[in-house]
Amino acid sequence: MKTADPELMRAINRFHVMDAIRRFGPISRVEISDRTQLSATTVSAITGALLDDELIITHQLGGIRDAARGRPRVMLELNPAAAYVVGVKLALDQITVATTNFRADVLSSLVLPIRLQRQSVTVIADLVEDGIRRSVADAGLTMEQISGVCVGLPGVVERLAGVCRASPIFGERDVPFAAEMTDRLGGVVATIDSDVNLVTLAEHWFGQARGLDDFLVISVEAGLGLGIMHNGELFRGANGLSPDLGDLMVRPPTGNGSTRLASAASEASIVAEAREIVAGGEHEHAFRLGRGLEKILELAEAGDPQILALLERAGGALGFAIANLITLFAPPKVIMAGAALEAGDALVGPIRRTVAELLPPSLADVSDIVVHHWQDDIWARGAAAMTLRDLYGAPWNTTGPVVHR
Amino acid sequence: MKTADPELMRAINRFHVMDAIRRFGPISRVEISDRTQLSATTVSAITGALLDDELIITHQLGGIRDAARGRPRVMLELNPAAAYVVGVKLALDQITVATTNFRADVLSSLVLPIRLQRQSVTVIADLVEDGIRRSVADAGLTMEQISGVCVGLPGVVERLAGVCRASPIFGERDVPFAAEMTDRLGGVVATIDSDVNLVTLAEHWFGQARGLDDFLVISVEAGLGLGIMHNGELFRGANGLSPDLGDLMVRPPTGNGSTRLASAASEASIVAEAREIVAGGEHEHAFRLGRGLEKILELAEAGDPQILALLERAGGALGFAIANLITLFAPPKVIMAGAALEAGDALVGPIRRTVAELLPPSLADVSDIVVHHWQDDIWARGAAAMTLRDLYGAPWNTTGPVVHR
DNA sequence: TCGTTTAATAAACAATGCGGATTAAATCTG
DNA sequence: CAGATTTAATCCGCATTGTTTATTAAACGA
Repeated sequence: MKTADPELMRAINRFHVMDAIRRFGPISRVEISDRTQLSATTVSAITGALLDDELIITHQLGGIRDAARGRPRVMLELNPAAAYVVGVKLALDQITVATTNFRADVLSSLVLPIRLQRQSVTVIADLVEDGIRRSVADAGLTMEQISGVCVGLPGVVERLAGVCRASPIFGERDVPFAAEMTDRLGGVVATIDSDVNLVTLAEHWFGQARGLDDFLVISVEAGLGLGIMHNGELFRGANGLSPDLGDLMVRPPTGNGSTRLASAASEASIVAEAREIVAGGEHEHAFRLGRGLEKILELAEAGDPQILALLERAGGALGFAIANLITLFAPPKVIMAGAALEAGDALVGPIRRTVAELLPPSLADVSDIVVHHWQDDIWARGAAAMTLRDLYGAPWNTTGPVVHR
Repeated sequence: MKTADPELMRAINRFHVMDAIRRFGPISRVEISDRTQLSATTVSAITGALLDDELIITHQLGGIRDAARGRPRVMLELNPAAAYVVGVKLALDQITVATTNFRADVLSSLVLPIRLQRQSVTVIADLVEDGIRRSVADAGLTMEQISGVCVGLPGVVERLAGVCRASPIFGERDVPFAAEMTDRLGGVVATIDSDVNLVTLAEHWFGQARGLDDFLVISVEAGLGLGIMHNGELFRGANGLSPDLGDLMVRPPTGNGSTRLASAASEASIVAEAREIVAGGEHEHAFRLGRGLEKILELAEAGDPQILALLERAGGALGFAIANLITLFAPPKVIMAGAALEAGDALVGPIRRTVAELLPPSLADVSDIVVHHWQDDIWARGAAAMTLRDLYGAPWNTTGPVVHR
């Protein structure tokens, strides 16, 4: 916590005003005053400055007026053109890039379906750079207009340092990918973060967790990700390290050895196991074509007992981990997502059952577990939100300016 | 986060000054200015107010003077008599009560060796009330001089609500114990918290984690407790719920069923298992007398293979949980304590080995695991610290005033 | 057209932190 | 031993901030 001076005071209140406008805009000054508990005068002063800086604009159409009397309220909203940011998501099999405006509206997006697994950092950076430049151009912008870039990727990421400690994407460890990208983009600051953190922020800003200050996000993709919103702030481990759900253990080392959750319930592990099940059979072809997951969902739908048992096992492992997370964090909501969860109840059922079974009675009803089918662009919006938050400037946190050394 | 006004500004800075005096006192105004980055003028103004309020006192002996020139520094320190608080710790087999001054020095303490397990809430409250009144009298004080009481107990505690959601102490759930005690003490506000949270705060203020902003505390007692310090703040789940380490699962529900950590590695479970091992043998007597743990340590020392295997299993389960916690929180330090850990390497060895084995490579070296042998009064000092923190008033957090409804 | 009502701003005020000048209290020096 | 020197602490004036109270702005209704 920093010491307080008038400047910090203003920064805090400006953030609150910005946050109210982002969340509820178009919104009038009086309503901001109501919501933030700031005096009308202060709101006037702050919005005046924000208007001068062109971070917000007036929205002259008063819209619906409750009381038809009196001077009409002037509605304020974020100026979409105040800044533009680029969000990038790296996955094992594709790169997604999107350019958004100051409201996190997606202006242009593109998907590069490229297997990154065996590529060097340089090659990946090349691809990302090209994608960014292309997306920016598609949006009708130049790089000079871009205020920031945020790259989300699976694994353990130390955001403040801009270093990816470990990721299925990179062969190496401790990759200073943020600095790498910043160098390439010529003046545009790039940051990196865990992909789940991006989507967690997106859920908080736009998604199922709007206004919810405590929740968990669990993504089941090629890898497994965990995002934690706690007290309205993204929770990170010490040093800003993002946890990796796949690194959790779901079995003690006694008996038949320990199992990392990633090798029990990730999309990759499920597909690999299913492939063994169907080996030599009529369905093997689909797996060769990389359409294994779809085939699994199809077989589950058809009631294939081996596949159902497989999903049961995976769901059990996931449920085990989720129960422990609920025990630790007691979140009112747990949001799950990932293509594998589309298998109806075949995977989600065992998860819910296991959680219900393993949760201590005192926590039985605290958490609402929901499945959210994400649009592809939610990652990009999350990346945008992450960058925009820096521009808004939440001053009290260590979210502060990112410094590459 | 509250909105900022000059009053909050002052509250924040006053807290920083108080914190510096608490941590480094006796300390001069210039040094406070150095450490807090506040201007000398501001420090002077704030310390002036604190002196007026008699929260701090001057310590005229300048002590060692580095530079023998110039006007000597006036040292400041907390006024021990500024406030008195009582800390209480409830365990299954005893009640510990201690009265401390504003510096968390223990003035008087007493231990009531009573089995609480089968007692009603009313009986327990009676005992606690008597203990408090007695300890206060022993310290030469009256109840009117007591600024606050904090009761620590194992289990899931919702501090802000003052409700114990679940605890081995109480048969019932959702016990509003804070309100119960506040009513009895006639005007003195009582709060409750997880016992591990108290000791975690104590470690932060006085113990092995002074100045460390991220660490975990794991207590192996009758039950298992987990305390989390994150970013210098005690971490609580949503709604201020303390997690309970014993509720973590350490085995998936496949095969031979799931296991709660409490039933694999708590002192109670270890003793119970050992008792079965020695059943009918020469050592059974010790267990009857409630000296089972001592006998276990003795047998482990002597190399009893069955006991060693038992401790190996328990250590494995604990190590499993700790590895997962490190994966989630990446704390630089993990502090463990509890009588069972005194068994030299018989228990700690397996823990360390399991953690090393299960931790992902990227987190292999982040955490330093230490064993701390707590004095009995550290709980009480933690309870005092918890209450004193409210008196100091960290203004930005939800640590705010506790309200019973 | 003028009064009413509500929104937004202006003016006056109080609290705060800060920088520079000033005072306080010790030692050093000749 | 008296004045110079050095360091600590405080005083004074200033800039910034938020709030309260009063004033202006902009609509509608009669």
